Amino acid sequence: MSEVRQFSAAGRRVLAAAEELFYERGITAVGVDLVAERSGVTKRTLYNQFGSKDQLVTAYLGERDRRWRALVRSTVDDCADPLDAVTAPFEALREWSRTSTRGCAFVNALAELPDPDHPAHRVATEQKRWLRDLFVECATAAGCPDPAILATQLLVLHEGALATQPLALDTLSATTDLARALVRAAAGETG
Amino acid sequence: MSEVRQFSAAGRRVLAAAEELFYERGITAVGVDLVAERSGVTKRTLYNQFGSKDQLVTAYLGERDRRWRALVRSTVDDCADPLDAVTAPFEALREWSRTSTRGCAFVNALAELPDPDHPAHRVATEQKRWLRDLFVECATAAGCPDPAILATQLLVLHEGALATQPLALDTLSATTDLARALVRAAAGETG
DNA sequence: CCCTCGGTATACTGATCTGTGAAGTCCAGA
DNA sequence: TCTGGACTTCACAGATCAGTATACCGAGGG
Repeated sequence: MSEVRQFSAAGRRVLAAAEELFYERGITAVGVDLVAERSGVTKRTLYNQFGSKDQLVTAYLGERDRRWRALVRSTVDDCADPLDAVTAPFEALREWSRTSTRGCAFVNALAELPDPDHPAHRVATEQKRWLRDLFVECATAAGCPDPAILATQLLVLHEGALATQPLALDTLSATTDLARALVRAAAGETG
Repeated sequence: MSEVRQFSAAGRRVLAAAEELFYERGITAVGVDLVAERSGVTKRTLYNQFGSKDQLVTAYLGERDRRWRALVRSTVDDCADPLDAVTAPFEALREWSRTSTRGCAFVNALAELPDPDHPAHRVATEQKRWLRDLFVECATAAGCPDPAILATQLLVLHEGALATQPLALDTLSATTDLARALVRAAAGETG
């Protein structure tokens, strides 16, 4: 679903501009005219490629989700120690935060799009479930007992660090330390 | 600052309508015409009372912050055991979530108002600092060592539970359990 | 009695929003 | 050389946005 390849060169420029503008300024506050102008494309082309603003928003979130999952997956896969792999998403978050300093694009999107039938809700929920399932998978591989509860707690820590990011309270290090301690404690109970 | 008393009866009706509409539907998506109509007041009266939409938004956030702090403060004060007091804000969150199911109004507001000079940023940052300071205060009273780090971790847990709330992943119980375990472990190290 | 004050009612300005219509340009491939 | 498709250009519709202007109304107080 929603491969990048389905878009033309102009369509990809539109998507790139939409990613930056929607994330930095908010979805409702950014009009299609601005996205078209910023990507050097006419509004007609934008509508020919995406059909509507809602579909462009959905494509923006889908593309961002794809990039983020690729980063997390590769960070996890690079870990030799299965214990490190469990908290690898927090390392990925540190890297991700170098360019994204306005919190979670999906949480932000849900704040602006209250209609629960909007496709953005499905994308957002699926992303968080994916991360929780990844935590379960890694915790199981590391031999942690009760991986489901641990995974939920790690997810909350991850989302908390992400949500407090725009407030400049410097929470990521303390959060990562806590996540590591939790995993070590859980694995230590049995191993 | 921003006392409720400074508003007339019509002004308070406007503020009540604004609270509900801005939180449920988003700030940018809700126009002043709708707020005026919903509160049974003319747009002229709304502008006489609040001056501009930005100031109405600021009043909305300030009022919501006031109500939330009162709930948290009273929940903390009701605790006989100082150890329970540290995690009392999580009990308050459970109560708060009975009526607020769309996440943190301040995080949501920041998502829509990217201008860092907007007063909403000050209100949001002050609120989170206030909670962190409350955690520090309670953790110190409970005899926890290193209350600053513990407070940051509890803040992240709190914000994570709040941020994942609209995703219906049922995270609050596991988060509260973890917070209690953290506090007990910290206090147990010295006590 | 009259005057002020908070509110109502209604109409308006000028800007901006999403989305469409119609005609013209450019270029690759048959 | 012709054709088809992607793109541009420009104009426009219809709605909605924040905010203002003008006139009116009723109650309370001097």
